[in-house]
Amino acid sequence: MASITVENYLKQLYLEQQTSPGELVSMGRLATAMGVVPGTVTTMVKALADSGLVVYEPRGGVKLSRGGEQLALHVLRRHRLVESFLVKVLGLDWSEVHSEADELEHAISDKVLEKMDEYLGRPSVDPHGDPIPTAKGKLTETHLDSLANCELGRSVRIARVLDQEPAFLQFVDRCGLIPGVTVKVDSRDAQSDAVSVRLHGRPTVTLGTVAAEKLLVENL
Amino acid sequence: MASITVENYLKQLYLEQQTSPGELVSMGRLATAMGVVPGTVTTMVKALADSGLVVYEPRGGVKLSRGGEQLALHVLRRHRLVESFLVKVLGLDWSEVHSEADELEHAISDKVLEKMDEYLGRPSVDPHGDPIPTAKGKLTETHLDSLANCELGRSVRIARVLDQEPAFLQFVDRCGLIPGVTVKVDSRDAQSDAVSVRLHGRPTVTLGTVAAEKLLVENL
DNA sequence: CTTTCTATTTTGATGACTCAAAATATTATG
DNA sequence: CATAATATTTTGAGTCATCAAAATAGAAAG
Repeated sequence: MASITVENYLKQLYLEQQTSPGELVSMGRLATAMGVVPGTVTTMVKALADSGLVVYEPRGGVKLSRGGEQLALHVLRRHRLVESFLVKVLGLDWSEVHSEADELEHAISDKVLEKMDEYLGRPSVDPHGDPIPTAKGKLTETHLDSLANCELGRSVRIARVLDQEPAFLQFVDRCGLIPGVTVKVDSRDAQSDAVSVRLHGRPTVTLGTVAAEKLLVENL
Repeated sequence: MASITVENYLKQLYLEQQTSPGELVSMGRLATAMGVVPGTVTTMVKALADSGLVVYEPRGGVKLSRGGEQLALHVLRRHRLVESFLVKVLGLDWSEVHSEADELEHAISDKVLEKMDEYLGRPSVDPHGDPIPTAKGKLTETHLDSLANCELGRSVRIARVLDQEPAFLQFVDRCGLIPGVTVKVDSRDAQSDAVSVRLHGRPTVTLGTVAAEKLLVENL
């Protein structure tokens, strides 16, 4: 059985791989993401490579093996189903469930997970719009535009929020840019780095590009 | 923050103290309960004593300090509320929730626990009839007779099952001696070590004394 | 009382995971 | 290309929880 630490490394490595597909993940990046010093990551990654969970290129970087990816997806499934459960069933605020799920994802058995999945009606995305891997470890990441690059003036629906920081999610909540809501990008200005977003029955919101990039949308 | 291991030692020590109130718990007993060798317990108990969580008498035994007891009760509250939640909300079998709760009890935050408690309607006992400590760490253990010593012929209600082994719980389930059910002890025989229990609309069950002692009852 | 038995404690070691800081490789820069 | 800057790896050490096995204390039995 993979330890909690191993599960966390694999999950994080999976997430890092997502943000730059194809490339190996550098030790430094993984160290920052895991909140440990680089030397620790080198040691750990070598151990993971010995267990066949990752492929390690010294001085090059690391990526998940097929087995490691399956394990990572299983952890991610637990994480995202737990988040959904906490929001939908227990009524926790979506801005606080991420850290809760970080703990629970290592303690939930397959049996309990299956019951939760059933109870929730087998959702395909979690409260942030992140897709939930299937029990068999299949995850379909669909490409989505963001508020920073979608077509101007077109009606789009907020589909996913890429930043799980409570402060950011609370901000998103306050201005109503939550998943499911339909909006239109009024204008963008490269110089002022600003994106102006119009919502139904709510004040128009102006975001910086960095924030706009974190809000993914679907065309309607 | 107490580690998972520390939480487990404190919880187990609490349970051992319950079964022989007043006495110190021996190292050997705690070792057996924890599934480790005695030397490990000595080391661990000394560390717990240094943190002020237990009072340790070398060669005498160990007991919880007030602080250790509060922590133990908090763990026990999590354990028992989780068990209740798994049975009542997720529909798991009561015979399998004990081991699930052993994992989850270390991963549940106060916030989630409070939501679960609310969702369940603030139960006072778990599915096995074990009392649930309050959020403030108060636990009222009421004295109950068992099927091995309650009054003959009197109607009593099964209130608590002291053995959490899946096999025993499944047996209890099969013959219908689950908490809430009203029964009568027909007869006892010291020589054959047998207790005969009559149920409404079910075959009469004959138990050995050891099993009968595990089934606590309330007078009606 | 001595001896014997049993429980407990001590000692030395191990496996995971981590850090600090020195050593080394790689990349970029003048 | 030599040097400076940066990333990575190595080394040595520490913590936590554990075990095996030797040493010791206490209780029971003769």
